[in-house]
Amino acid sequence: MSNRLTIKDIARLSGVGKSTVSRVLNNEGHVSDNTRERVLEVINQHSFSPSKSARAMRGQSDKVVAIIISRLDSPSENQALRAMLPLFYEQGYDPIVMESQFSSQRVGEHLKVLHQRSVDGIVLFGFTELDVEQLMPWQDKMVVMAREYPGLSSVCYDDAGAVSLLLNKLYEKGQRHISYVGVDAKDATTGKLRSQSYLDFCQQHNLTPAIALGELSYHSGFRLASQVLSPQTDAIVCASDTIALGVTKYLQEQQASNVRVVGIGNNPLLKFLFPKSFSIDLGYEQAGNAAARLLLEQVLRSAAPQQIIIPSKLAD
Amino acid sequence: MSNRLTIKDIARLSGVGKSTVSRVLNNEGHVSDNTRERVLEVINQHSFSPSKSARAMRGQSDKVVAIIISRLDSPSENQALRAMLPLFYEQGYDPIVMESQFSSQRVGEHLKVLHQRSVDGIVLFGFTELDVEQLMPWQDKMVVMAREYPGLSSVCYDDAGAVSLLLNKLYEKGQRHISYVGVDAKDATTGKLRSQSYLDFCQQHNLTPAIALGELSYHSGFRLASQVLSPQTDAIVCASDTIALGVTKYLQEQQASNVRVVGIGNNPLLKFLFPKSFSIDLGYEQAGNAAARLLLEQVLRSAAPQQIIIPSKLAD
DNA sequence: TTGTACGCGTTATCAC
DNA sequence: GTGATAACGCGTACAA
Repeated sequence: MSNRLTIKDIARLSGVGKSTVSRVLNNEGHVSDNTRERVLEVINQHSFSPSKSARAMRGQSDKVVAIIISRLDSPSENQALRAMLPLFYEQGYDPIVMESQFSSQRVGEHLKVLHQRSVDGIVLFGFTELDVEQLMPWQDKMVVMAREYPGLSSVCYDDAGAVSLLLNKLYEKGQRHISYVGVDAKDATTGKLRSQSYLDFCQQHNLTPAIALGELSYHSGFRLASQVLSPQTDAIVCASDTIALGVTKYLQEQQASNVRVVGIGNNPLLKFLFPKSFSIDLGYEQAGNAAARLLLEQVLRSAAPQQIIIPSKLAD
Repeated sequence: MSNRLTIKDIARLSGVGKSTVSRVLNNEGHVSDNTRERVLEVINQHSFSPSKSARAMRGQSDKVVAIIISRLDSPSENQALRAMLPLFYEQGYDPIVMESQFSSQRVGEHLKVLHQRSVDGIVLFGFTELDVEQLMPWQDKMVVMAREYPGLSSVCYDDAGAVSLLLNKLYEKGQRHISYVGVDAKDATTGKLRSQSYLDFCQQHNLTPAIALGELSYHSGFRLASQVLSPQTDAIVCASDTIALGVTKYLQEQQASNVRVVGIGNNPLLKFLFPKSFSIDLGYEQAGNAAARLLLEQVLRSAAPQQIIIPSKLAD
């Protein structure tokens, strides 16, 4: 079982010293092509690979990063996560994935474990109840997604911009009675930012707002739709595509087929089921990409913390 | 930056030898309550935690497992993955997550990396094109999901059982013209097994089969629905809830509201949008649970490989 | 160009 | 009950 060869074995088998093998492994110069070849031969023959733990202990990094996601089954976070993985692989970093399930305490537990493993960096998906204090020790090796905290790197979405993009589009099309179904303001981004943007727009354009706030689920959308639907309503903006699905179902039952529903998230299912709807791409993929890049910059080149905002755009 | 304390520092700070600190850390006996307390004090005060790399090198395992998932955004795999994570955390194992994207070659690359890191075990989500040969070196520290290979541990779903469960239920309700929309037979489980089960049932009950096979997407379901819909059709069984969504949309457009659509996967959205439909719970969560347990058994107690089949059940 | 000796942080084996 | 000391596999000054 534990018959893993060591650098010493390779040295013996190829008739050189350990250090020469080490040099070959790390592609250092100062080793004759002759011996280099011989050593590589033996290495490949036994498919030897140096122990990461030993390397890590010798002062090098372990080449491990962690990604603390809120919920793996959230389509938005999922997309962002999928986008960062390849970048980490590419740089030889192995990603440990952990779920916080929106529990600040669980984040704390995870951080403790990760400290013990001395991971090189962390991408953390932020959420409302998150206690920022416990993040400070990681300051220079952490990137936070979807929330902005002073002193910490972050990659955020343009929540306000997304909503105004939707509203402008509807306004262009001549809609003047636009309602909004969103998320409670205790959620800072999906909740407060987006609904505030709606209210601002209404004020600017002299529209009468009709707003209802609840949870981030289609059930909530379905339930709240009735509250914002009046005979004149010609469009409903939803804080997310999930909510939009619920709203659309309600409209369908009410035979209100002339109301246009739009959402945020670019969920292809919404477009498929209800072709008249449209949606905003918040840039999850781009965000994942940016986060990975940012973290690697910080870890590899000890770059300074940076805050990035991903621009929203109308989905095709 | 690299101001991590070591066991030596703790020893010095609490006026004892390194060995004693080690004993305290590992909850060994043979240490007076007095000193134990003193050492713990210092440990907590500096929130010290021993280096995993050093421990790993000292012969212990690194306490890392890997999970190679096909696609993170597959709801089924996602659910299974979410179910295993807590079990690994609980046992002190940190999970590295990798995506294969149904590429056997990518699996190979991942395995190479994981070998280098000498991970303790691997959960691998199987797929059609997967080359089994490359898995053999991992034989005793691997669990394969959704596919069965000789000599390897596996956790599988009861594909055939799921379909016959659906069909029986429909048959009970008096339906006699039941069509099937599924996945191409080149996919062994979701494709072949499920459609074969449908054909078997039809033969046993003297029903005329109407079957169409394509891809695992709602677009495919939408496209194929027309091929299996006749005036007498009173139900359509779908190989997955995703397909069912596509089929239902087609029926809706055709005003064929008297056809009952059923699927597999227990996707809550299907039930929400189309309350008359029902679905099968393949037991993703239970499967993830079983896989994690199985792997831990093998790794911790070097248990023998085992093949598990998760029973399907009608969703609520 | 190559080999030797030492140290990284931890645990195991001894002595005391 | 406790403390030295030797390993574990690797990188790296330094010597040859």
